[in-house]
Formats: sequence, structure tokens, C-alpha cells
Amino acid sequence: MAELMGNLRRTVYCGELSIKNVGANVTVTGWVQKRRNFGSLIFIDLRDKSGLVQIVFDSSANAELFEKASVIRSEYVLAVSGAVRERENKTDKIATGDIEILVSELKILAEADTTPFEILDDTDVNENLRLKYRYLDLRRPVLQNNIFMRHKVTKATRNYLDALDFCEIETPMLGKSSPEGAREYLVPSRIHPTCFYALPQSPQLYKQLLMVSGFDRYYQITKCFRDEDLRANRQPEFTQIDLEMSFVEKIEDVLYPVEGLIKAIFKETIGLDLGSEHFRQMPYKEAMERFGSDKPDTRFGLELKDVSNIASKTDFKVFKDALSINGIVKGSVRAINAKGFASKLSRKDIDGLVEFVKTLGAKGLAWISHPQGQEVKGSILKFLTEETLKEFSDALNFEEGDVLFFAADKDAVVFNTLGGLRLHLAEKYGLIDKNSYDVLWITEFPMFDYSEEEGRFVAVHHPFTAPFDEDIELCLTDPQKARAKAYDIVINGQEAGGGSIRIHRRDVQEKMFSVLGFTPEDVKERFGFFVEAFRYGAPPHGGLALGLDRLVMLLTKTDSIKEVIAFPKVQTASCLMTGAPDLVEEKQLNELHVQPISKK
RNA sequence: GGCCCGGUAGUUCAGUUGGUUAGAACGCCAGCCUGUCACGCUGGAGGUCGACGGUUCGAGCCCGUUCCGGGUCGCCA
Repeated sequence: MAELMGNLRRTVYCGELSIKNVGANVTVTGWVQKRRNFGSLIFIDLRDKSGLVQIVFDSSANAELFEKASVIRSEYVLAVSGAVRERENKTDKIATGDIEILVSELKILAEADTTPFEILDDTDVNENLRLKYRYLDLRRPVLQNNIFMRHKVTKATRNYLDALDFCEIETPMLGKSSPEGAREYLVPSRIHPTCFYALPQSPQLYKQLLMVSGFDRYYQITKCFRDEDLRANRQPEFTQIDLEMSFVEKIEDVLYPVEGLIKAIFKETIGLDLGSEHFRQMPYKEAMERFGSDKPDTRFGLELKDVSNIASKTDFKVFKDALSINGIVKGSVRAINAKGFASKLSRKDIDGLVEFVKTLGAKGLAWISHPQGQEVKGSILKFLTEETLKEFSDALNFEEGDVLFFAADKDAVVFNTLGGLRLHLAEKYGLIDKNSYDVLWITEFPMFDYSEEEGRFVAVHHPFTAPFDEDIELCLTDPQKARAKAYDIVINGQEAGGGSIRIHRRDVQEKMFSVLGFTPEDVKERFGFFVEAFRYGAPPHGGLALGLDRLVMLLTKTDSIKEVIAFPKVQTASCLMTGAPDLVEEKQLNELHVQPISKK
């Protein structure tokens, strides 16, 4: 039977004990990691959040206590006190392997059923089961470290931003729907039949209004909600380090303080010094043209090259079609030189890559390979004259041992294809130094993107992002050329955060809305309160949000966002532990004026 | 919404061409054991093969449907 702690109170954490404590009488508490019973001698590895320590029950020292200890099993919760002594046989398998505790008093605080899986750090148990019993999964040191890492990041963030006069302010979870952007989670109102709150995709409007209010510098570590499909790095509810600053104008006014924050976080969590230089900035256009991505992983090469000019001279129909219809330029032909890949890629591998890029939207992938000591071969060779092959070779530095991959389509498809291909090759063939951190800013994003679906321009960032001062007129005359004062921070090919300098001038904001096709009525309906606020004196301001979950993933070198969130959701946005979401009682629905859906 | 992958003791997996009573390891239970730390030895229990339907003399295996889960594309201002 479980016992009370009585007069036993922890004096030290298990993992803190060392040879220095020999002779001391200590009390430790924790869970039974492992029991080894020798009939008249029992060893138990006791675990708490700090680590393991071996405790010993010796029948020759105390037969009654030994008898009591013999019922102990895995994951029982114990409080024990006793003398720390040096071990006869030391081990370096656990950090406290030099010592053990000879138990003189034992309280069995809780018994435990056999757990559905063993609580081991290097478990390879099915993720479903881990998530169903998440509270057990979270006993594993690796997960505890990830969660502690979150804490270290938020602590470093608060310390750093507090020193820069940022004030932490909470903003509402129940807000107004503004259906621009990600799909929102809606919450029905009981008091206002047929009306709904929306959970925030971000505190964007509120934080800008706090600038209007004069708080000058705001931050918040807050949950955001997006009802979109999940990915390995995307959860429906996630945490942002959100900040906003007044009296900023150039992007560096925001970038530099945030660089300081990132450096402080890396320093205080993993002890890594990111140096005193500013992070480098790469314009969006350059990122796309060189890496085929607005979140480039620049830890390896395989850069893209535009070879449209040369491709236009070939007789290859796919190239010609991609480049023009009736002489009107539409797409491009770009290539990657996979240096030295000829020996790594069999014909079958290459066919596999061709299939792979089809999942990225490409219709195909042309290639030319020059294996060591063999003839040049490839899918498009027959369309090339000796001359054009030489031109490609010169342009792409194509040498013996290399493989060229060509994508021809609309730019967006070409970038997606080759950008995806370079990541795929780098990942598969180990081109990435997993121990390095590569941090850069992507800047000069376009203001607008034309949405075929909606038949209008949409804001690439959001409708309150300021254009470059010299591009304000362009917004009206040639929207697609206008650049935004927006920026993303990219770490190891992950979008770790983003933000912008905001529009604080009414005339500019009105131009934006008109380009986006919002009528004055639309604006009033969607953002009326927001636009009105800007009539009463809005300071120039800007800000950014960092994805806390992704930062912690990077710091812990974890591939799955679920590993850094205590209670994550699975791909279908459900929680395997609680069973959320679930049907509710009809009474609740009635109160909320929501029509019950009959089960089929 | 599309594509790909997975589901067999508590767990991780194996399971031949469709053929007797579905196996192994770990874990669990019992006994023995005073220096283990993946303790050891002996014995034992434990299965709706995700579910439903079909083909067949016979299905873990073949077919269909479906459920659960993973990755990814679309989507994510």
C-alpha cells in the first residue's frame, strides 16, 4: 500500500549527488527506473528530473527493510533516505556512478502498473502509443530536456527584451475573425446567437494598436492558432515570441535588436556564440534564383543557374514551350550541377529523382550525366548540338563526374522543383553539416502576389506591411515589382520568424487596400476599428514574430515539432491522450445556438 | 482534397507459394541468487494478426471497403 511521506523531505536531487557527498545522510525522491534483485541484495536506479542514482537494500544490514523493498517494481514512486557511500564497483554508465545510497528508510509513495512501454531514452516505440500516454513519454530525459530547453529560451527572451525596455502585454484569445490568410479556429458565442469569436492566428492587430497607444516596445510569448494541415514542423496551436517597436523606419531598426535576441538565446541555451557580426541579408530574388526557396538552407551548394538563353537555342520542345508562347516570355529553364554525383546516382536513382520532382509540381526533370571515364549521357542529349552542350558545360562548370538537372516551367514551378531537389539530394547524400548553424535574413520580399484563384492581388506578408519608400508609387502602377519592408529570419533552412515595418500613413494604407481590391466597405467591415485608430496619431512602427517551437527544434536538433511540445496534436489535429476534439452534449450545442449534426 | 508508407503478444519485430497448435527478443509473473548496472539461471502467463466484407476446402498472407497513424504536395496573409 502506498504510504505518506511522513517526515521524509527531499534534501537533494538524484543526479546532483557525487563523490563529494560520501558520508552524508540524504533523502531523495523519484521513480524506479530499474530494479535488480539478487535475493538478499537489491539495487534500484532511482530517477528524478535531474538524473539517476543507485540505491541499495542489503538484507544483512536490515532484513525488515529488505523485505519491504522486495515488492518495488518499475515506476514505483519512492522517498528514501540513507547514507551516501562510495561504490565497490563504479560505473560511468550513469553520471552518479561513483556513489550509491544505502537505504535506511523507505516510503513507497505510489505503486505503478506495468507501463505500456518502457521509459527509455532511446525508445523506438510507436509514436501513437507515446502520444496516448504522453505523461509517461514525458518522463524520458530526452523529452524533459526539450521542454526544459523551451523554458531556457523563454527565460533568455524575457531577460533580454526586458533589458531593452520591452513590456510583456497579453492580448485576447477571443477576437474578431479577419479571414485574410490562414483558416481560423472559430468559437461560437452563447450570448450572441450565430456570432463567432476567432482564435488569433497572430496578435498582429493588437500589437500594432499597442504601438498607437504608446507602449513603445511590446512583446509577448503567446499561442497562435491556424486551422491548416499539419506538417513535421507545423502544429495547429503553436507559440510565438511576438514583438513590436515604435519609432523604427529602416528594417535594421528591428533586425539588429532581434539579432541580439537570437544571439542571447543561442548563448544562454547551448552556449553557442554566433559572433559579433550582423546576420547577413539576402534579397528574396537572390534567394529564389540561387536556392529556389525563400527559406534557403545555405549550408551546402547545389545552387541554381538560369540557363534560359542557352536552352532557347535547343530543339527540345519542353524547353521551348516553357520559355515562350508566341514569343511571349513566360517561364525559365534553370539547372543544378550536382558536382561529383555521377558515380553516386545510378540510372534507377535518377529515375527516382524524376518521380520525386513530380510530387513538387514539375512535369519532368531533364538531366545530363558524365560518369568518370565514360561518354556523356542523358535524357536530353539528343536535342543538343555539340555547341549547345559546350555552352551548358561552360555556364554550369560541368565536368567529368558531374550530373546536370534541368527544370523548365513557370518560374514558381522551376524554383520549387530545383529548390526541392537540392534539399532532397543534400539530405539523402549527407551534404549538410548537422552541427553548424546558418542564420540569415531574407529581405526585399515582393509586396503582392497575384492569386489566380481569387483573381486579384494578395499581400505576400499582410496588408499592413510597408512598401519600400521608393516603391510606393509602383504599388499602383506595377504592383508585382513593389518591394516590401518585410523580412524573414531563416536558420538552417527553417523559417524561424518574420515581420515587417508597418504602414503608419493613412494614404499609403489606402493605396494598399485599393491594390488588394478591398472596397471602403470591405475595409470598414474587416478592419474598421484598426484603420480608425490610425487617424489618431500612429507612430512609425514595426516588429516580428519568432516561432518558439521551431527555435527549440533547432536548438535541440529535433526533426519533429511534437518532440518539443509537451502535449502536441497529431496530423489530424487531434490529441491522442485526451481524445480532443470530441462530440459534446446537445445541451451545450443548444446554448451555443449551434445545430447538432446527427451521427450517421 | 491528391500521392506515398505503416498497423501481428504489453513493446519492437519475424512470419516462406495461401496449409498442422502464429514465433523471437525485451517486458511481465513465480522460484533461486550479496555487487549488479542490458545482472544471471529455471519455469510460466500473455494474440479479435486494426475493423468489416469477399475469394478459397483453407486467409496474418490475396481482393474490396473502412478506421487509426506517419511523411509529403496543395494549404499555411
